[in-house]
Amino acid sequence: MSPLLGLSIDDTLGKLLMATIDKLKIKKSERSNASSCVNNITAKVVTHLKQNVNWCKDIERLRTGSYYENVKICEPDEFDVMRSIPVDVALKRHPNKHALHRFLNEDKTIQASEMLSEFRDAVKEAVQKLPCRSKQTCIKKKPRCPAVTLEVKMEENGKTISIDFVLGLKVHRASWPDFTKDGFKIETWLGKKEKANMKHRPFYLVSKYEGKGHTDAWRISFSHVEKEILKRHGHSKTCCEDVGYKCCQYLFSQRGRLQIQEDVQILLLSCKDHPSPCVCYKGNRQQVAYSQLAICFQQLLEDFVQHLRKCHLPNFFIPSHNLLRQASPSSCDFLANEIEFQLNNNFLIFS
DNA sequence: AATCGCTAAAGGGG
DNA sequence: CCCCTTTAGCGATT
Repeated sequence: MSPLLGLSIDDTLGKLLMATIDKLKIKKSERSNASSCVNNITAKVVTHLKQNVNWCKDIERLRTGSYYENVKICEPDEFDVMRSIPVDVALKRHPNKHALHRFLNEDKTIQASEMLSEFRDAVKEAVQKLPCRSKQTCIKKKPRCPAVTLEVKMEENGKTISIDFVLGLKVHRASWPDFTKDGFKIETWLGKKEKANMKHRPFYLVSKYEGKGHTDAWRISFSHVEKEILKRHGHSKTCCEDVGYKCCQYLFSQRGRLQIQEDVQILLLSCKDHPSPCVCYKGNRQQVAYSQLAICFQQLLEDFVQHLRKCHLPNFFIPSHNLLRQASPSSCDFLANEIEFQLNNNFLIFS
């Protein structure tokens, strides 16, 4: 596009969005500090678990969450680390020989609560064994949250970061459970081949508290697949995910009144329904990219507003599961109004 | 099970 | 726009 044509309103908006992204970037030094601290602690915790808990011998570290998806903004202060135990057919065939056999209920399901409390105790022990830093480290118990959360004050800059250890079971089977069959529609923008590839990945079961603590329950997790989609998305040069996601995240942190855990899903749903207008801003900062960036971002937010008005946002992998089921209509409307206000006022929030 | 080496991706400086 | 540094992630090796 020729510069003689001048700036349209979309170009201006695109530039504003780019500037906002730059502001939200994590500083390299902060990232370095935080990751060395987190990696140090997680490595020690995982060796302790391997050596001291018999059913944790094969435990694996799985980095999940926004930081490891490269969509964390502002500060590198939250890290999610899943500790996963591979579960294989051996458990079904020879339940008595498997290390997990004592957690089995009579109906062959696995007791979450018992495992979770052993897990929590073991992490506690590991943290107590940590050297000098231990004074700066404490375990937080958040109500109704199955993760073991560490809060660590860093020596370098005095900032506090939190590390969530989540207990998960890694299940490798021929296919994913039936209730996922209408979800995960990535064909429209990533293709069938990619979809088939990803369907071969295992899935994870993450412990959760149900009711007053003692009902055993597992929630299915596809965070590793989400991560892969976001990564591929960038490769395919059709992405708008960084700007869309970050800006949504930004709106949440500034104005959000909802507790939505899987906010990446908003992005995934929008990609599914509107794959075409997405244009990668990376490596192409020409004017044409700015206007398309703005269009793409507006589309994403309009999609989100529609979902909020209906109080209905299906889980990307499990369409029958509504992520907004616990949000009140008034809070959904509140957020929808806020977003519409920003849409109609050239994103005052970013200026 | 731990270590090494390689590559990709991102931040940042020039 | 290119080049350098750092981290993450994977696989091979021991």
